[in-house]
Amino acid sequence: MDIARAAGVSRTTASAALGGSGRVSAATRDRVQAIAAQMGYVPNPTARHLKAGRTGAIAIYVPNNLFGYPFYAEFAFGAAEASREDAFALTLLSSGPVAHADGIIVVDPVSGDRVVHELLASGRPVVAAERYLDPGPQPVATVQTEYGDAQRELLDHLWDRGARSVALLSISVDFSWKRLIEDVYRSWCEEREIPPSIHVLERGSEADVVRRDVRALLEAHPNVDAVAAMADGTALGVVAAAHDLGRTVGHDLLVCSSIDSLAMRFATPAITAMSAPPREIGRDAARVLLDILHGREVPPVLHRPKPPVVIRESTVPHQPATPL
Amino acid sequence: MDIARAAGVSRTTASAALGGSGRVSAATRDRVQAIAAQMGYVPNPTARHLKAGRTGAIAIYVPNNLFGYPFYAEFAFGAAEASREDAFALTLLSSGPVAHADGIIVVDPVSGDRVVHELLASGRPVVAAERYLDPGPQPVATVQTEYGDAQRELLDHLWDRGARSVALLSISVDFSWKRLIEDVYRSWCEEREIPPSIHVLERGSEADVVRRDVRALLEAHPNVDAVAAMADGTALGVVAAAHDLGRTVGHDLLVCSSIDSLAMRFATPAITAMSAPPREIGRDAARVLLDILHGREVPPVLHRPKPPVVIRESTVPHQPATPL
DNA sequence: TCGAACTGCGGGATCGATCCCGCAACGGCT
DNA sequence: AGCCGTTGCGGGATCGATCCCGCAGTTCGA
Repeated sequence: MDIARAAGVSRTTASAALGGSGRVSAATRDRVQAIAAQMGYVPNPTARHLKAGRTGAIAIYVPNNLFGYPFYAEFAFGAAEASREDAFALTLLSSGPVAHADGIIVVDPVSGDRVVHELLASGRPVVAAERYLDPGPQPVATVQTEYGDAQRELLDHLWDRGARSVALLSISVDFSWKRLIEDVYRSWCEEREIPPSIHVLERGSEADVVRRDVRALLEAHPNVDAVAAMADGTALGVVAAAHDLGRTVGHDLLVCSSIDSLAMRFATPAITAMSAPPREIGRDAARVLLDILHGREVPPVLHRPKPPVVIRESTVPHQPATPL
Repeated sequence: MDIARAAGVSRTTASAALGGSGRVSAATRDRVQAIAAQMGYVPNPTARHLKAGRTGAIAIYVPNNLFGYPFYAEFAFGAAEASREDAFALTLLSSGPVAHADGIIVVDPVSGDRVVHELLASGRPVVAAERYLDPGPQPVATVQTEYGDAQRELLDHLWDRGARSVALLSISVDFSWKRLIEDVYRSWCEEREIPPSIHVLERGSEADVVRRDVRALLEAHPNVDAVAAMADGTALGVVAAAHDLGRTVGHDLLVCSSIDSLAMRFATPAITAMSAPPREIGRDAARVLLDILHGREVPPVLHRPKPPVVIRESTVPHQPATPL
């Protein structure tokens, strides 16, 4: 600021001229602005944040073992874009609760995660993407996507394609999305008066484990004519198991996935999947948090519409995914 | 700090007691530390950074369209861990060069990327993961992984398995890794006295496009007995194309990938791949940058060893069938 | 015995920006 | 002419931590 003062006015006047506050004559304001622009003046964010009592950053926390999934990377990138628009930085949190940030986004908070608990207990505003399930301090806002509706659409689609015995491949990690998908599956089965069949795969199961487990499942229950896989990649294990048993995915075994990804699109056959827009969700979560930090009123829950379902050959064979 | 001064000493003494600098009696130091701990005193990082003239953050920049690949997310997470150990924050950069950071990590800098150029021109130290190819301002240090050696191992493996006509599926984005893999392929072909056959897939090609392109390739060159895919997921497109043409991957068509991922492990058959450790590489890149920021001397290039190659069924099938 | 050196501690400046408040000049109104 | 309100601008404090430097008090050697 001393630099701009070299233009003949005091720091106060220069600050007012650049910041728009205070009473400055138009002539002085323009002159100061011109000189500042010419000298390439950039206000020091650190000093600004010190004065304002903020840090100028929001942090994002992703459960450690989940970060490898593309969903979370895209989510983080969307949040970074939204932050930048508000001159905030997005800090990637790695396990430690010592977040030097004004607020925190918690993605898919896993039940029992101590870091999430500590972040919530730290007093700073926390926005959750998907519901936080534990008791104790709660997020100030939650962004919820209607995955349930999409899962129901997937199941209905399987039914329409003739499936009458649908097994669900669930996961062992306990968080809101997992419960939601399972609940939808259970009530869907109840409505159709078919017995639910949920099989939990251990977290981080490798391909051959999934393949073997699914093969055992299909051998034990030969009447299963469709498998709904939850975790990313698992559907490929189902394809492998079907291959082992001489069944043909898309014909005598339908497969769908609750997560879309490059792998689902590139698989043979390509896998019908729920295709959530992680970037948009990340943007929304960040915007909600920034609104809170700016003192704007936000609803406790932001509902996002049902993500689209993409039909592919694993449920409707011999039909190109997209026109050539 | 006023809080600790409420313990009977001046801010100076308190600061010295907590920070270890200055001359303080052991008794005073212990007393101040006890009171600070009891009151839960946490120094304000913003004020500290203002005084020190730093920001306390390093930024990471990933080419926009590449962020969806798990490699980069894991890389960023590794960098975040290393940063935290040095009490630095890791800021995710989204396209804008306005990085409020003390230094920047640039991952796989793409030739011609304006953001990378601006970051380099901004005067702050930049560490590149893989070489920066453009003229002009250069990174102060580069972290290089010996992908070339691993690619050679992949090609040698194909040769050992009997492949004599290996096609390379390259990508259109121009960065160091792409050039390295192509160069290794070319010189490998030269040594073996076989004509190189490089096919470039457009960036972000969807599954069906890759499938169609590879099908056309295999139809035009029926003698191709192995395909080395570079981009993540592309190998699955090769599997699909082979399926279309009635060829059996692992038997009369070998397939490998220069990127390992969940999709490669879960594919049927599983794909032989180069398996780089992104988390470690990210850690190393961050550490090099932090060393530079701390004024420590670092070599201009940090060489990381050859990443491992994982052999899977796409080149060594479990059940021997018709040999090549 | 007196100066020098050293110890323990505090005053005030500093980093860079913001902002409250006060001062001078000027114009309008009675 | 005197008073008050408005305009334009600057002084100094402030955010929280660090650090140079100086001031007492003590010890020790000459």
